[in-house]
Amino acid sequence: MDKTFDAAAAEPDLYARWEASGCFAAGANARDGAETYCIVIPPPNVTGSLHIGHALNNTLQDVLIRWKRMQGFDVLWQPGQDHAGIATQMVVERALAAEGNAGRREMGRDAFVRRVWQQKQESGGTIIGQLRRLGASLDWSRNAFTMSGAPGAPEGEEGNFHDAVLRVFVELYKAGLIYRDKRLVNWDPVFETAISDLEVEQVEEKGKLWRFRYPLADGASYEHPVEFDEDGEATAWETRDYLVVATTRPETMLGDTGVAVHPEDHRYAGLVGTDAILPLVGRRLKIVADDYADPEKGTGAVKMTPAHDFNDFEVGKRQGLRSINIMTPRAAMFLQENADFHFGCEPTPEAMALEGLDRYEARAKLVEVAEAQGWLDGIDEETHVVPHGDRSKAAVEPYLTDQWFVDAKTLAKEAIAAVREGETVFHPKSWEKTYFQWLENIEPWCVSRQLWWGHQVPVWYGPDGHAFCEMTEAAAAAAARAHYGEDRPLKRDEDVLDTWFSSGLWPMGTLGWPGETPELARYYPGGVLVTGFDIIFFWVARMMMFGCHFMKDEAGKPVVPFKDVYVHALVRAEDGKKMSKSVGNVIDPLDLIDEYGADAMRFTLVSMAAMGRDIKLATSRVAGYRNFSTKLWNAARFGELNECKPVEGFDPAAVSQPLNRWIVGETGRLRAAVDAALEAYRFNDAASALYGDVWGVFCDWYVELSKPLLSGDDAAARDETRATLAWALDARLKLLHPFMPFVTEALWEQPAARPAMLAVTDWPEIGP
RNA sequence: GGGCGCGUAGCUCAGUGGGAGAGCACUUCGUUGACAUCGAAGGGGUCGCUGGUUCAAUCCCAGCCGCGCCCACCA
Repeated sequence: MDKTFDAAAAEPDLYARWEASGCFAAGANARDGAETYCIVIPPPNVTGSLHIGHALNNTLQDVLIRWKRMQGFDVLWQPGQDHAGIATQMVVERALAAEGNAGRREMGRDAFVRRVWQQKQESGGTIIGQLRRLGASLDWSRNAFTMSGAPGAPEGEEGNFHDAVLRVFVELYKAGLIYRDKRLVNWDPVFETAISDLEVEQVEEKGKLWRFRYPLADGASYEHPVEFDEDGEATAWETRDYLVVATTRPETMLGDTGVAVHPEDHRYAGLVGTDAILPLVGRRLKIVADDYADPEKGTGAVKMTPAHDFNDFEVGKRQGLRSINIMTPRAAMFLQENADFHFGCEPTPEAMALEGLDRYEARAKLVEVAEAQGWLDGIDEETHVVPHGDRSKAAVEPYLTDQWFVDAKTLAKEAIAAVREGETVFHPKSWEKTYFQWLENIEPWCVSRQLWWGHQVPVWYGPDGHAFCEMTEAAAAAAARAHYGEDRPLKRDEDVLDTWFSSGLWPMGTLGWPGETPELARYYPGGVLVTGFDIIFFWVARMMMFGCHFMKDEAGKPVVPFKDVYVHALVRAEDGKKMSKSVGNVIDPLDLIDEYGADAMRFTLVSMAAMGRDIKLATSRVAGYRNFSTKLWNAARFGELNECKPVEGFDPAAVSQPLNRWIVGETGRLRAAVDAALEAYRFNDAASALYGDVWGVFCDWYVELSKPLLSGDDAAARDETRATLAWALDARLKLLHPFMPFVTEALWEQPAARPAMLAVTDWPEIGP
């Protein structure tokens, strides 16, 4: 044996042999009548590459899967990738631009989608190769994709996922749980699509609060308090023929249709029911009393732009204010051809000059005009939080459009109950609170996206706009014929669905649903879902909602998609910052693997996977655990040099030397400690038990104290010690294998030819 | 505003109602017999602060200080 393990050279070869031997196939090493144990991988984006978070997530899953596999369970670790609608579309659009090719609009929808499929087929294998490098023992023969079977999918991309998505959409539509509605949504003006609330990030920004004077209509005026005594009572007033409103977004003023004041705000009480006039536009703005207006904020009078503000939209509905959209999908001013904008008023040339300007240019221009014309009352500096699209990083625009919504409130009920009743348990349990809090306050889920890469909404419209939601165009045509009494031309809805709509079906869809497959019957529900907390809402909650709604037992009771949810920490840079390319503090797991070996990196991540919120990764630890694997290697080398070979029929209970009896007991204790830790998802406890035993017990004491016996004159003691050492080492290779699969597998082959690879041998049964 | 987490050695982090720990870094010594990717020995911490419960608190409780995250708020 060499003095060290050459991880870089050995690991890929070991992985190839595992795969070739069928070690990772569903049910490999399962005992007769074994219970099933299934984990579905959180599907990485198909164009993505392995980052350190994936490395942690998949290492933990692999530890559990290899452990259960060795224990003789019927194990399935289901692999696959997510089509990642908006992210992938973005990647391809950037690639097109970088290559100097025509953009997606010039290409047209069909050609663009073909191009994305091509990208998927070219780069989709990248992450699979990287997961192999990590040692992840997924059953690759079952690799799934969230867009499989979609129309236009090239050869080799067949599958059931598109059917699953259509089935869910159509059934929910017919049950009234999916509906179309015109309401304000978060609009991403870069991708020109609606996004869900979850895809919006609040970003604190320095900004300004502008105060504008809106003249009162019909020559009206009122007395505004300007001086106050110690009790806050007004002592002086001034006569004003205007109302001051404050705004952080001047550009929206062209869409104003009212001004709200609080019903008990005596300053403005006399104005309620009268009108103000919108500068530049001349539109009459109803002054309404509404609880939403906060007398303490701004000037207490708040301009109402129902088409461009979520709160204003609600007030507008209550108070009967019109909603006037003044922006294009790219958030430029839309005025000239906008009949709503012109309705009942005559905008000035200054207003019309804003036509086509970007929202921020329009803002600057408006403030300029306000100042020049004397209706700018003042400016305050302020920081406020501004919602941004999580992909485009652009400020999202509340935008009034027709979109498809899922009645999440109804679906949430069973998903909440399942966790309340313990059908699914979170580890650590504290995450259940987060889960409940979100689901109990859930808003309708906007699932339509104005993108091209994704599952197209299965709805066709008749000439009068009547919607027919069916699995196929033919079925929609038949439904239309029944509705109209004759054939009518139908037009399909252009929208695609939110990526999370399909990934929410992952546990069912990967097992063949809506088909009634043997795998679905066998492996659903899964044993545990291993995930980071950042996608509890995006993904876990959606899988719970869909799983509970569509999977029922004979009694009609919801069957949850997984029994346990293990929520692990997020990996951060050593300084605690989020790893990001722009900051340049990204640690590439593949670099760590190249330098220290996959085993060392895996062991590091596992040893730090305590149930906290985040892990600050120190690379020095990786080196430390690489040394640990070398230590193990050399203990085996010691065994080889001393002719310690496994003895057929060796009975650990029968050894007589005190030293050997002692290590047998320690081995049992170690096995129990590892099992107990993994049962409780205390990965770091398992890792430290193994580390402490192998280094501090087996090497420091047992190996040292075995030397006199191995070189002594007592042949019986020598032989027993040789056999015991070989046995004790084998037990440690097995116990370490889920954590450090490569070096343990390599050592497993060393002393003797073995009938089976370590990955599919049995877990030690020795007790303490 | 609502919720959650963290604060232990120089750094990155475990941990427990009774003895304060690991890796890395540091100091000294040790290289023909498993291992220098090593071994032996060692220095270094009032376990954020204050109060309470307890025979006993780093751990449990309350408050405070500091840091961070999630959700809600574009007047």
